[in-house]
Amino acid sequence: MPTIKDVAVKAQVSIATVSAVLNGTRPVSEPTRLRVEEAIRQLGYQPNRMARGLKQRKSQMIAHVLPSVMNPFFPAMLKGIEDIAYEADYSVLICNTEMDEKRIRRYSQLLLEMQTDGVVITAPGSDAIHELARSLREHGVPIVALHGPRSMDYVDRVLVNDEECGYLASSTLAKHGHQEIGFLGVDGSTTSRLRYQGFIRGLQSHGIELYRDYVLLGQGFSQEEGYRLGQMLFSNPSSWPNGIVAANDVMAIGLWEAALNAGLEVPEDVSLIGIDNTLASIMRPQMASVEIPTYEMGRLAGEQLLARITKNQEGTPVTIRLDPRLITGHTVQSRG
Amino acid sequence: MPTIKDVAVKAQVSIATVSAVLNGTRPVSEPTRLRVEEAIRQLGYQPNRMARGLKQRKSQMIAHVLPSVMNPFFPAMLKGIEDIAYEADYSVLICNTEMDEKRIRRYSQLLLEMQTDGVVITAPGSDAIHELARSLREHGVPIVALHGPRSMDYVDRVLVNDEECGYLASSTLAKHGHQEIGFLGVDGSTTSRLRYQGFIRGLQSHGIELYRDYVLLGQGFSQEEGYRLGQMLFSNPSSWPNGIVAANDVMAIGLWEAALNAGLEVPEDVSLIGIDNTLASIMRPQMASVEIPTYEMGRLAGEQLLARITKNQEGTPVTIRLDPRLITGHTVQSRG
DNA sequence: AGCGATAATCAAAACGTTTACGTGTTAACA
DNA sequence: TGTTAACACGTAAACGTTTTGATTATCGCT
Repeated sequence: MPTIKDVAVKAQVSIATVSAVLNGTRPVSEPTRLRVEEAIRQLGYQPNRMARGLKQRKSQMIAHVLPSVMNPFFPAMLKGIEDIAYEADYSVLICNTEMDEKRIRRYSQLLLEMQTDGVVITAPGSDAIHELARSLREHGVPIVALHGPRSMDYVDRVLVNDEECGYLASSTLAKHGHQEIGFLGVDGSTTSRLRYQGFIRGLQSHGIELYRDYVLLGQGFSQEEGYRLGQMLFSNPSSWPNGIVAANDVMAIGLWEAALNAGLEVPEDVSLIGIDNTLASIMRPQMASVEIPTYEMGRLAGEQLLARITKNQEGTPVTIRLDPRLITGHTVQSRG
Repeated sequence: MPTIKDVAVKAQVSIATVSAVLNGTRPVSEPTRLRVEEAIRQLGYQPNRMARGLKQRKSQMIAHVLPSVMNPFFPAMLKGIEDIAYEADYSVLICNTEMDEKRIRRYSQLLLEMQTDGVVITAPGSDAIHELARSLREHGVPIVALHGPRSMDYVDRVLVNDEECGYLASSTLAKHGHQEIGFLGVDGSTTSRLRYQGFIRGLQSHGIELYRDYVLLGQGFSQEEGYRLGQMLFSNPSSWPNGIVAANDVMAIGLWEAALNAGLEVPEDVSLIGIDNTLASIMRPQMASVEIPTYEMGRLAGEQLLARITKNQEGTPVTIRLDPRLITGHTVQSRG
């Protein structure tokens, strides 16, 4: 690989001049600039980013810390970040935490060793995650919490209005005349709690009674949990809700299966609506859901991060909150 | 950030010694080693990877070049690669090509500038992709083609047996007594062609006639194309296949919708089977499909790449080919 | 005591950039 | 004609590592 020195020799100038034409950091006369550019072309020279990074204490890399790229909720966010990074000539490092404390700590180290210029954190709050954020901040690495822990209010955040998600879901069922409405959520999850609060507001604003027996919380946002909770919900053959909101699409699908296994037709016997639209609009028949603009959120997070990196290093943290959008599907049917 | 020099001062040794205990590149006496380790701990020292990389001409980074992480076929592969990389203390850079020539070329440059130690390419063959591979090879960067162009036989490859995918799909329909079997594929795609070949073999080995009118090729592996081709297939109300193989799950779902819109029941009127199982086993009712072990393929690609990087730089290219597996679902019903 | 061998450590030169500072040349002006 | 400002460019010192010879101390042996 040719170095800047080779270019300098070939163009009969000093390396400082080559650097100048490369970065435009100071004026270079037309003729020499052309000579240098020609030399660069002929040698196929490409600057070495490690050397540059060493000198400038920057890597031109940002990282995305997320639970797992295999979870269909995240790839669109990652893509949004990457698109922004690409335009600004940054690369994206990917860090799957798998919710594993050890793994988070290792990545925490790695990101510092790599001189990562900024980090987007998309992960539920945990000791390790907060420790990671603290450590990065201490070393001056900008952070954006993308759909991250609400408690991380000391950094920029990009969030969806989760409360509104729940509201849209339950009021949709309400508008279709459902009176007994259930909710499937996840215990200990802030996201689930917020969606539940919105769910309640939806009921109240339509004057609908809340049946506590129809609110079930499980251990995770998985299809299995959706199925398990669904079974519980339908175990009493004399009484079940005729409309159910699930805290996310994957749970809703598990729930759907439970309904089918209990001999119920969807939406004839029971209406279903999910949240997040990772899968709802792909399914056939299409499922009702509340779309979360994950790609757009990724872009915004990327933009905010780059702004911090290149512009106002300091400044009070901002919070960007996007609104969800209802997706009508074929799993909600009007009652009475 | 403390540097190796700070550690050296604190431990009262030279930086060379610190480096020695860090990397174990040569013996250090017990007492000094302990002093150095203590100094490292107290200062919270972390080596600077850019500096190390500059000196060693290595970055400890590998890249995954893929069409788009939003395509559900790829995240599992990426995850497999990342898992292997993580274990070996490598980081993964992500490069979405979007099938865009310009973007591929930019990434081609970037990967060299970054001193990427190795690259996994998961992308259909195109001029730009081959140019990228050539350029990387020229600079001694190991490459693994993961589900990549068949024509890239000059590098290590990890593939699924695509022909077998098609075979499994069509023989499943055959075994269920279908006689008029259709195929939805993609024009100009090697993957689609191989699956079609297997499809043909499946028909032949069951003594079933091929109806050319029931073989339709579209422009891409999308749901829209699946729907469009499906419409064409069902446009003649007097004659349509009673079993159809789609070249991937997403197309199969589009096809499914077309069938519903044409007033056909699945699987009562027409049986469907997809390929790749990105979505089939999530759907309700579950769709029949042929599973491709994408996560495992990603791991194998990662392993092979790291082996090239750290061990036998040279050596004749190897090809690893994995077998697909049938996923039974509720979209195939026996006939006659 | 003198010698060579061995082990432990150090000093300094790389790696390929950027950048602060210095130097020379030209043009403008009094 | 000298002084000064502007411009174009070069020199050399960083950045934080690894690595290649030295160098020193210790020991065994004659």
